[in-house]
Order: sequence, then structure tokens, then C-alpha cells
Amino acid sequence: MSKPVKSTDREQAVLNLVFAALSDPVRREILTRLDGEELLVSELAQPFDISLQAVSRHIQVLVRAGLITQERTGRISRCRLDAEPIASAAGWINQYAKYWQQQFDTLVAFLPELDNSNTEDDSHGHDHSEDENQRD
Amino acid sequence: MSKPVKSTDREQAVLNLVFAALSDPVRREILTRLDGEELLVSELAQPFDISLQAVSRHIQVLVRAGLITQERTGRISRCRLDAEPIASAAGWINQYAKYWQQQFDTLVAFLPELDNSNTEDDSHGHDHSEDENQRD
DNA sequence: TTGATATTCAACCATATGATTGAATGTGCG
DNA sequence: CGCACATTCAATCATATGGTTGAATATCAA
Repeated sequence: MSKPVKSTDREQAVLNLVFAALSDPVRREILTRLDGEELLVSELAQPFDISLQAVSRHIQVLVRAGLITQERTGRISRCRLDAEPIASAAGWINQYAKYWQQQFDTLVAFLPELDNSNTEDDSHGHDHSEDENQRD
Repeated sequence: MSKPVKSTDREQAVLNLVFAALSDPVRREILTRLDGEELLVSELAQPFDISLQAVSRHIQVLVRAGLITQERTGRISRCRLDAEPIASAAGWINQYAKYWQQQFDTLVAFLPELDNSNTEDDSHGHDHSEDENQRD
């Protein structure tokens, strides 16, 4: 239950941007689709119902958060995941994840039908997802 | 570099709320202060410059995201961390953290003094944060 | 009951966000 | 050159967010 360390304002600003960027499902899906390959703006935009311009702005939000970079060659712009700021976010969240996970394990111990094997990183498929914990 | 799994709409909704909740520094600090102890709304509010009412609403945002719970006894309301939804967020982000961290390591291998340009305080300090960008 | 305390609710305001459409920029190519 | 293409910029709109102050609710205590 170690207390998280205090961060600088700068780190806080990064976390603000990163978490805000991650709070939108379109942007998360963009990141998902960029996992492992580079894509053009137009390719990224294609599956979405919103306009290309809207996607372009989502991409800019991700760029500002440092989560992706764009490399423009000619008139096309390739997007790829970038590494740095997510480490801050992952670091921050994982401090809590430890505590939360521990609490979660306790919870699971009381609710045996939930699979408690996700204490570690099989979490790709983590499936305690019948949450009725949030509204709306 | 395994592709992340598709999530349900419900999971997406949880992630929306959780990441949005985490995007505010006041709320993150509330969580930080709740790591290991329960606190009253008024105790939580005390170090902040904003009104008690504003803090109360931040707390409600965290409750809606499932990150904390409030237990009211009499006129006081104790807040404590809650476990479940953060597991989703941690799971989600960690899928990427692996990829990102690997990329980051590669980057660092090429640029041993990566951050001497502008960053100072730790290994992933990153500097595009003179930030003008979000509301607060 | 009266009054102080703890918290929430409500109304309001300023700003941010996400979407749209239309115009602008810039590049590739016939 | 002149036009199609890829992307961004700009204006606009509706809604969400975060802050304020003041009132309401509820509990404790004298």
C-alpha cells in the first residue's frame, strides 16, 4: 500500500493530457489500430462514422498527448504509436493498480464465480467484465 | 505485439469514465490521499484551493467512475478507494505499456542522454507540457 | 428547539470539447 | 498548368466540465 510519489507539475500536465486523451473511445480505438502498424489519417478515419476532419483532430489530441507521432511524407501523414508519456500514465496507474488489484483479489475471494487468475498479466483478456458497477 | 482485445460497450463506458476521472489533477490527488486510509469529504477538501462544493463534485465523479466509494455515517461521509474499474483501466493501459515501454527502451538505447534537451526530473519527463491545452 | 457542522443540490458562468461543413494548403500526376 | 487527393484550418454549434455562491438537507449537541 505504498504511497505514490509526488509528481512535478510537468508530469502532472503530461498525465492530464494522456488520461484525457485516453478517455475518448474513438481515440482509444485509434491507438488500438495503431498497435503494430503505421496507418494514414484517412485509413484511421475510415471505420468511424464521424468526419475525416473530426478524426484528424482526435489524432492531434493524441499527438499533443505524446501518444502518437505523425510523419508527413508528401501529402500523406503516417501515424504511429509513441512511447514516452504512456510510461508516466502506466506508472501512475500501476501504483494504484497494486492496491486496487489487492482489493480486487479480496473481492474475488468472496465471489468465486469470478476468475481470480487475473492477478497478473494475463489481463489481455481480463474478463471480470460483467460489471454492474457503473451507471449509464 | 499482441493486438488488444475488443471490449464491450460496457467496458468502454467504464474506461471512458475512469480515464476521464483520472484526467483531472485534483481527482488524482484525491485518489493519492486515499491510498491507504479513509478520509472525510472535508478532510479531502482541505488542502485544495477550491471550494468544498467543488471537491464534493470531484468526489462524485470518482464515485461514478467506480474509483471510490462513500460510506455515510450520520452527517459525515467517509471515502475510500474502490477496486474494480481500475483493473480495466490498468489492463487496458498495460497492454500498450508493454509495447510502448519496449519502444521506449529501444529509443533510450539509441539516445543514452535522451532527456538532456529539456527534461529534468525523471526518466520519462517529456517536455511538451507548457501546456495551454486543457480546461481547469 | 436552536444552532453549528457536514455534505449536497441548484443556478449560474466561463471555457473546453466534439461534431459539422466549407475553405485552404500542399502534393502528386496527367 | 490544372485538377484530384490527403490533410488541416476555421467558423459554428451543442453539450460537458469545473468553478463559484447561496440554499437545502441532515445530523449532532447544548
